[in-house]
Amino acid sequence: MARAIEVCPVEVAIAVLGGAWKMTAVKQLIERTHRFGELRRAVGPVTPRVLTRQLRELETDGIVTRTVYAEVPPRVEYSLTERGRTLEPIVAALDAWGADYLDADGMTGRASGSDPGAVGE
Amino acid sequence: MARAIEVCPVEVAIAVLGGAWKMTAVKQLIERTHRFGELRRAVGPVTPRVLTRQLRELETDGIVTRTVYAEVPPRVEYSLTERGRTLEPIVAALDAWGADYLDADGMTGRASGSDPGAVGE
DNA sequence: CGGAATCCATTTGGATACTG
DNA sequence: CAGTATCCAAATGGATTCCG
Repeated sequence: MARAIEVCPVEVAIAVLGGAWKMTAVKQLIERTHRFGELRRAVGPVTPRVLTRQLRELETDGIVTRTVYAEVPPRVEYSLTERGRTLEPIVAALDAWGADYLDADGMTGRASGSDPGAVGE
Repeated sequence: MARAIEVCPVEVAIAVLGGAWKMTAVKQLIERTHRFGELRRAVGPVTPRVLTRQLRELETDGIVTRTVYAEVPPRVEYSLTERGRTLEPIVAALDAWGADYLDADGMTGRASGSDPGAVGE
């Protein structure tokens, strides 16, 4: 969607946040720092390979920080950057909108399932 | 990203809004109803095939309405539904965040280009 | 005018197995 | 523990051409 990015700022936001599990990861990191395996369990049934890539992209985009501790067993912690923190209200809004969307679900039948969770819980 | 959707509401929002040009189209429709060609020009260098698909998906998801006028030459108008209207603040927030992201650009080098446009302009 | 049809390249997410 | 390597399937975006 490179072409769209050069035309409209909203597409930039979507480009940065639009991956599978990305927003869920950010949502978890809003609450507190997580280490990899911990974050993985919190996010859902995501494979390590995929989660790693999402996190690396978020890191590249300046949303999360990756801290490696030279210990054994290895420990890697992920946390939000200042820029990542600016996503808080957006994540909350999207989360609420998504929940409402699922809730009001009387529609054509995309999306189903439920999760009453909210950001500030 | 079907798996993620069943776990977290924010992913639902991303799933609905995450296509190329989708948010840009919604952003245009917030201001007023557009007919196809008009919307196409307003959105950017998008091919009819792609824009049509994006709009159909938004229609399926209850975000936009497609009205066909039995005239010649044919006229098709797109507008936001009530549910689509609830995206206004989110679009505005994403737009502002994206613009700020581009603006503060001291980053690694994804996204470049500019567009000072905002929703309420 | 507003698409639909066809075809194609890339990107994306995922399963599985292995490693420092 | 926190990945990486390899391979794969599906979805996504796009170019081009044609139609009612």
